[in-house]
Amino acid sequence: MGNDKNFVQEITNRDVDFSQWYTDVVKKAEMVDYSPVRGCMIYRPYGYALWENIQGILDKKFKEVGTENVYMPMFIPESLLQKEKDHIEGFAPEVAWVTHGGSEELQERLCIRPTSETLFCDHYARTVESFRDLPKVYNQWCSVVRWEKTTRPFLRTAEFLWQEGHTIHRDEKDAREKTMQMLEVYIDFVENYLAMPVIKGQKTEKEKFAGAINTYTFECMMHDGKALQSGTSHYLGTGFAEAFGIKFTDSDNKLKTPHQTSWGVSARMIGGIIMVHGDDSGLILPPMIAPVQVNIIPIMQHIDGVLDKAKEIQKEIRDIVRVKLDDSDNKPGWKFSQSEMKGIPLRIEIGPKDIEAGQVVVVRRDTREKIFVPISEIKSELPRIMETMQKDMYNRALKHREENTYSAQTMEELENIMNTSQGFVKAMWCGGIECENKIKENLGVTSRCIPFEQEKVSDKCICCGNTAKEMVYWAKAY
RNA sequence: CGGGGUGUAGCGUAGCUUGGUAUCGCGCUUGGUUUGGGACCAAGAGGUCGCAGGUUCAAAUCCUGUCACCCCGACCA
Repeated sequence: MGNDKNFVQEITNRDVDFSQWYTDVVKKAEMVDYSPVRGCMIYRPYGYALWENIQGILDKKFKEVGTENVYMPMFIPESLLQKEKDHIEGFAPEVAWVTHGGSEELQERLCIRPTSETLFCDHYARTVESFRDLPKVYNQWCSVVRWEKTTRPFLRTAEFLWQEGHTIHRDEKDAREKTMQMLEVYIDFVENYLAMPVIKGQKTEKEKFAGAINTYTFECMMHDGKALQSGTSHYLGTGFAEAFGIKFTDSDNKLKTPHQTSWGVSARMIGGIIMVHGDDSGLILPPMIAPVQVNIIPIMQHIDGVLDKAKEIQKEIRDIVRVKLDDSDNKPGWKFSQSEMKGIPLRIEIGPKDIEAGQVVVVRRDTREKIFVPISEIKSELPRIMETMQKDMYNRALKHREENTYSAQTMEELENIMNTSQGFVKAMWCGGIECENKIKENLGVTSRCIPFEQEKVSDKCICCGNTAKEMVYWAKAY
């Protein structure tokens, strides 16, 4: 950008202070406001619209694979939360408690759900009797509360919006298949709709979900090289079922314990979209997910016919794209900047000169490329341009990740990489938690995942030098 | 929760050392001129100086406490 006037001065330069840039963008793009409650945020219409789009698309995909939506209470009695040992140990430090109803102290205090495994299990214990009752593939859209120490809009808030899927199956095979199926549903969504390339793999023992046998994850690289865990899918085995006494009679008339899964993504993904795609002029939203895909900006709208023509175009294309017409009395330059701050994928400029030429000017948000489109061809051109932009955004993010992914064979190498540039580092690991802890303590990087696509960087564990079991992605994370 | 920083109009700020009429810019309102990358002129509105105590004739300013937010760690989706 630099020497032209396309630079918006109101936000911090992205490469100077990434965190401040992020904070500036979420506020200036009118996505969020801070709230009177510590650690909680207000979703303004533009931010919430993005969440609604995410919800709408994912919900459809969930239902395509047989998911049914339910709604559980937001309170969990303490005794219920206590039932699964690993689970409560994982969440106890960050749950919020309700101790009073009116002025009377409750007999048993209630926690505000940090996640709802326990409620689903309690329900399953009462509704599952026969193999004919299985599987149950339930999901709920809700918010959960985790009393985080420090918070940032979308990335970490005390209350956050998410969906949590909870399923229960006849056997391990069925449950494991569901675990992987949902992981793939997520990845399809993130890559094809959010234009964010992912590394998919398995979490280490240390990083897995409290109470799970296996946790599968997909990790995305943000523009500053840090990782964002964007969603997880867990195979829970029979641990919860045993703790909650869930049993069913199988076709062989034997009493058996069912296998479970859970999976979730949160509004944190919105933070990912911002940090993967945004630039110094603000947000850049992938067309597939953008609340407004096309912003029509009339030029010299006071001149007879300009506004009419703009409205006519709006009317013509509103069946194929989400379109807005900015007929406010701001100057065009102001509208351009505003449109860019909000990351609207395409803007259409239409003024007297265009009307005379029978065309409009279409400008891509990501490249600022100007495309002159005959009015008669708008309907066919807009989807084509958006499709190209969507692909370009994905490829740009992929290129960025590849350019910032390194391999290391020794701790010195790893240290050098982390000192000079942030990014993902591929390194071999023995599988021991001691090495994992040591790397985290010494370098501040955590194991992001054991990727499904393995590479042999060397034979030995980067930390202890013993025979390596697998290759792991290491990075600083949000 | 540890370390650092900041709180003055919607936003950004001056004033604080050395106590005494609340500063400027943007934005907002009205009218006019403008309109292809954040226009201009004129008039106007807007403040319990984060909050609570204390010192003082007098506190944005000094003292104590507290809260919120931001950054860096630790924890997490």
